[in-house]
Amino acid sequence: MAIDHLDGRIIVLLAREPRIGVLEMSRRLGVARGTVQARLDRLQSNGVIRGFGPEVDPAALGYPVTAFATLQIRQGQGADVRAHLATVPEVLELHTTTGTGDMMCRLVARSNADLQRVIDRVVGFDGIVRASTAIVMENAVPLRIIPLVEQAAQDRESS
Amino acid sequence: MAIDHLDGRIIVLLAREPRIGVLEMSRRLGVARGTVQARLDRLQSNGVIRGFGPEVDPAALGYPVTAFATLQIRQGQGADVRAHLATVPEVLELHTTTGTGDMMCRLVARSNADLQRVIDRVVGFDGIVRASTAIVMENAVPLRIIPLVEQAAQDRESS
DNA sequence: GTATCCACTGGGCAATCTGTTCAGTGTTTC
DNA sequence: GAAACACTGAACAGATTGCCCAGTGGATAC
Repeated sequence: MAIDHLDGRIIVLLAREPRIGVLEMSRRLGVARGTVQARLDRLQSNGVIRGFGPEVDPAALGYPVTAFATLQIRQGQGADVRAHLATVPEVLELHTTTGTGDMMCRLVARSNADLQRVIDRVVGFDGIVRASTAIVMENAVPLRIIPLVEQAAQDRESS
Repeated sequence: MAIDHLDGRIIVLLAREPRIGVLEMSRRLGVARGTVQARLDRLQSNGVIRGFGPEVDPAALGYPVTAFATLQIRQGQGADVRAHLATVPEVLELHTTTGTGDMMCRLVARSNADLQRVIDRVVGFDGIVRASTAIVMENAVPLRIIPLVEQAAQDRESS
């Protein structure tokens, strides 16, 4: 579960240049190919690395508008709402949360006008009492993992 | 920018089985290898596919707690706050938004107690007036892109 | 002290895949 | 018609993968 320095370097290297193979990695890292292979296998079976799926940019697909919606759910309707939202393609992720809202989801839309359609579809469901939406203007820090991996590798070092 | 049905099938196939190569894809899709290769090159230069970085699970790294924080920023301090948050490894992404808050970020922490430390570090900066945090209990719909890709491919078909 | 386990090294092997090029074909556009 | 474009099917050398092996060094257990 904890990762060491070499694991960290493997993940960071892979994040920076995803297309390089095991052989090239072993050259860059100065270790044997079998070692990199074994580490990678372990990281994947550990679940640290979930996969290598393509990162698709919704904007390039024609969905340049992103928004976060906080939803309030009618008591006991949680499961139904989850199932409903799972059927909406523009809902990219959904979390149940503590705090003022009960759920929080990430939406994309083709335009600000289209966002209205998406929100209508999202909230057009009986179990949802209220939705409050924040439109994303700028993605100041895109989803990243490298700093956290380096942190985790550091922590492991000093222990 | 718009993708057709074949593009959609390539992306979906790649998302489901990331490790398969161009050759195997061409076999599965029933098209020539050169075609798949050309489509993939185009999708990448279009920016539709950003890359193939490893998907790292913060929970498996020892950060099982996720939270969303809505931040209110002192006027004119936006750039400084962005720079500050970029230095915090536990900040996985950051958006500037419309609505009640000025920014919204995704945080992870080692525990609920550790989340306090992270939040203190996040808000321990002059430009941040107030932070309101929602802890994620369940990730009902993990970040996904396949339904949107299929939608986008559909839209292209019917046009 | 000695045996055992474990991770890593460095090497080798056949099978496979990649990057690239080529000519040929069908479709669309002007 | 001519040109442009995307796709097919094939070929090639070069590189990579998955797999195996023996040897080494450190840590742990007895």
